[in-house]
Amino acid sequence: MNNEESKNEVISRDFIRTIIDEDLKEGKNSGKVHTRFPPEPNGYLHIGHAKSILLNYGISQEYGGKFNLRFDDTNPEKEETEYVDSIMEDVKWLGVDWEDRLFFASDYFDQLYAWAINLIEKGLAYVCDLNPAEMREYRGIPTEPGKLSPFRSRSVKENLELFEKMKNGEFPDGAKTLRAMIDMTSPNMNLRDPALYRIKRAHHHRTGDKWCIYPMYDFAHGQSDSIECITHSICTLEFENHRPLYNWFIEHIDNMPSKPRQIEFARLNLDYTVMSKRKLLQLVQENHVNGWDDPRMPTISGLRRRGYTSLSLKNFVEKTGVAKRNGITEVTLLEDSIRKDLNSHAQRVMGVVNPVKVIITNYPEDLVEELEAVNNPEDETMGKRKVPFSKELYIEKEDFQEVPHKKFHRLSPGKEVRLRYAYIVMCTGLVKDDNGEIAEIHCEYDPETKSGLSNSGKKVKGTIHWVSAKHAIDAEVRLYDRLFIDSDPSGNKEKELSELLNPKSLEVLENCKLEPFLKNAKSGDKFQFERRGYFNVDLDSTEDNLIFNRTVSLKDSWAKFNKK
RNA sequence: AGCCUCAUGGUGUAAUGGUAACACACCUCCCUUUGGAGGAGGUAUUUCAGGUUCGAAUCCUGGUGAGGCUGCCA
Repeated sequence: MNNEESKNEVISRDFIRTIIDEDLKEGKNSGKVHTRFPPEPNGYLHIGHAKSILLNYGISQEYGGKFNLRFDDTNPEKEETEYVDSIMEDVKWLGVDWEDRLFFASDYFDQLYAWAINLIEKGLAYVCDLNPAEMREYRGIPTEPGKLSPFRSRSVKENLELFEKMKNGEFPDGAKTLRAMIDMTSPNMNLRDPALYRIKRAHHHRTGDKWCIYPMYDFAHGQSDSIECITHSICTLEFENHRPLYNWFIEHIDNMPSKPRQIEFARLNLDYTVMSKRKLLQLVQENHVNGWDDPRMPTISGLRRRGYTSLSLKNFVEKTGVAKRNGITEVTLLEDSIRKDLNSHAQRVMGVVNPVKVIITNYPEDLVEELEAVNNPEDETMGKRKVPFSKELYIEKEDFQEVPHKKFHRLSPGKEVRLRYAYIVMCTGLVKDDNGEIAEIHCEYDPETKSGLSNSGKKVKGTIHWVSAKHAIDAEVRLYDRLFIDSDPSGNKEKELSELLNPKSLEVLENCKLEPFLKNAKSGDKFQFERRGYFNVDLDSTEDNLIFNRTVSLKDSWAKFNKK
C-alpha cells in the first residue's frame, strides 16, 4: 500500500461516532449501539429533524444496532394524533425503519410514577405548594442562588400522601408540583429543585383521562431512554445544561434498567428559512403559507411536495456534517443535492411556461412530424420518445428579444436558433396586438437542418425548447422562490416575521403549454423541463387539471449574467 | 453578571502534535442540439496574545467574540 492509499483509508469521523467508537472500545453497553428519535407530536417534522433522524438511524445501521421511534408525549395540551400520523409518514418516507420499536413516553407513565415514589421515599423529591410566580422567585437568577422552598422539609410520609392525592385529582390544576430535591444554589438552573410532575387536567391523545398529573420532559426523557436501553441519546445543544439532571435521575433512581449517554450536537439551520416549530406554526396559522406541506415550507412534507427526494435530503444532511458549532448552512447546498439527484434520474421533457406563438411560415399546413427526443442524456437506458412538431408552436417569451442584447443567443429578428430536436429556424417577422404585445413570431425553417440529419451541420449559438400548439396540453405551473427576503429571519429582531416574507415566493402560471407526453403525469412524478428546471406533479394535480411545482430551477448562467 | 458550550476560506465541514483539505457558493476559460450536465483553472482560511515543543489549527494560560440557561414547554 502506498502513502496515498493509506491516506484515503483515514475516514473522517464526526465527534459523535468518535465517542461511540471509544465507548465500544471500552466495552460499554456490551458492544451494543441503540439510538432513537424522540419527536414531540406537536407539529410537523422539518429538515432539521430529518438530519437528526438520519443521524440516529444511520448510526444504528453502521454499528449493526437498533433504532427506536419514540413520541415524547408528556404535554397533552399541545399534542395531537394528527401530528403523530404525519411524523410516522415522514420518517418512513425518509427510508427509516423502526421495525417493531414504536414507543410513546406515555407508555411509561406508570413506571415513571413508581420512580417518582422511589425518589420521594429516598428523600429526594417533595411536593411543593409554591405557585408559578413564587417558584420563579424562589428559583433565583443564574448569578444568584435561589431560596429553599418552605415545603422542602415535608416528611416522606406526607409527601407520599400528597403525591398520591395529586394523582387522584384531589387538587386543582397547578396547585402543587412534585419537585426533585437537588441544589437551590446550583449555577445550573436545571438543578434548582426542578419540577417533576405538574397537575394538568388535559385529555391525552393516548392515555385519555387516566392521568391528571403529567411528568416533565426532564423526568421522562432519560428514563424512557433507559427503559428502551438506548445507549447513545443524541439531542441538540440546548439540552447541554440538562445533561447533569439527565444523569442525576439515572444515578438516583433505584434499579434503572440501563445507563444511556446523552450527546448534544448543533441543530441544522438554513439561510432564508425559519426552523422553529413555533414560527412554522405561525406561518400556517396566519396563512402566509397553505398549510404545513406548502412547498415553500422547510417541513419534510413541504419538501416532498416541492419535489425533493429522500435521497437528496440524505445526501444533503450528510454534507452538512455533525458538530457542536452553531451555524447557518446555505440553501444552495440543499438545491445542489436535489439537482444532482434529479439530473441523473429525471425524465426530460419540453414545457413552455410563458408561451408566445411561433408560426413557421414555410412549413406545410397540415404536416405533423414525430421527432425523436432523448429522455435523459445522463442515462441512455431511459430511452427516447416522440415529440410532435407542426407549423404552429409555442416558445418561451423570454427566448425572444425584439432588440437583442449582444450576448443573447436565442431568437430575434433576422437571427437563427435551433429548435430542440427539430430544425433551425430564422425569425422573419412579428405580429403585435393592439397593446403592442407580441402576438405571433414568424419564422422560416431550413428543412436541411433537421435534428440528426447528416447534413444538418449548420451551427447556431442557441437552442430553445418549444411545444406544438395543436398538440400542447395545458397545465398550471407553480414557481417557488425563497419564503423570506432576510437571510436570517430568526436573527432579525427589529422586524416581525411577516414583514420579512418574500412577496414573490409563489408565482402561479395558469396558461402553460406542455408536450403531450405529460398527459398522464401522476402526482409525485418528477421531470426536468429542459432549460427551465425540475418539476414535481403536485398532490392536488388531476388528469383534467395538471399542476406542476417547480422544485428548483436549472443553474442559469444567462440569468446570472443578466442580474449583473 | 454566574455557569455551560463553541471559535478553520463567503457558507458548512476535515486535518486526532508533522505539507491546512473537501463540498457548496463565487470568478475565468473549454465543451455543448438544455446558457443544463461535464472538463480545466482561479480567488479565499486557522479569533487574538502569550506559553510548551525541533514542530501547534490541534496541548496550556489569559483575552475577545458567538450561542445556550433564569416554563408547572420540549
